[in-house]
Amino acid sequence: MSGEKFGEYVRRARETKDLGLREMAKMIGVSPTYLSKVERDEFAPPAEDKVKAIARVIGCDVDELLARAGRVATDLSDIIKRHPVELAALLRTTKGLNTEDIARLARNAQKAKDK
Amino acid sequence: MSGEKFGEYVRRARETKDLGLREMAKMIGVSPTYLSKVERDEFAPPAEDKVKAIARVIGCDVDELLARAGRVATDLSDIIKRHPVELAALLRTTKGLNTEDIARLARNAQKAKDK
DNA sequence: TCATGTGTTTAATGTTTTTTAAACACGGGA
DNA sequence: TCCCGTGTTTAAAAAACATTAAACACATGA
Repeated sequence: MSGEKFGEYVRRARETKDLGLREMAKMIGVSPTYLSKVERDEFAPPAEDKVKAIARVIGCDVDELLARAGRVATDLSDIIKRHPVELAALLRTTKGLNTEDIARLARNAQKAKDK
Repeated sequence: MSGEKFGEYVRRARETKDLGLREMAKMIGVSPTYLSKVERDEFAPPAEDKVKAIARVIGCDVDELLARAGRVATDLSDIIKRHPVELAALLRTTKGLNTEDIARLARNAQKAKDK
């Protein structure tokens, strides 16, 4: 499932979109220098807001790109902080589950909510 | 549900345990100066490992104290990173739910796993 | 009184993370 | 050739986060 690094992934996506480095750098609000290094994984992935901006530009899922950047969206952290014990238990339980099982859980949660 | 700040909470817990500031500082591996400021919320809560050490000393739930410190345990972030899209959906769905509903979900997850 | 134990104040410093400006290198047209 | 657009290198530093040493103040029991 794509062991591709953050930088390579972004570069590929950008090139696919036929976007120039400088152009994209301006769109996401960083210097070309910085984006260059990030795309070659010479610098660590940027801060959350920049990663989000990149996701919007290249049109990929924000949470997925954040994950690739080694981060978790702040709104998710905030959700966890409201019920840390229960959500920690829930998350740790999902550790062994596969993607489909987790998707199913999400659906159940939605049902519980509709109740 | 305890709008108590991190610092006040820790101080209360420490005093309840009849632990001295210096003594506890040594146990968790920080200077007394630092602990003093943290307990009076003059400094932000410490890094994750220190928070964990504090939780062990005062005997409270680690995830709960981390939440109070405005953090989420690294192992949880790591779990999310493996299935960012699905877990983001799951977590956002729990946003409106109460503690009991979430506890129920955690139980369902355990079942799914046992399958 | 004065040593001792407790927490606090003052005044920074260390560390990690995130990010930049300026100059360079190279390939393809005009 | 020489310009122009592309990405890269060099050399830092701004910003955010985490933490400390030393000296102080106050209460208490010897």
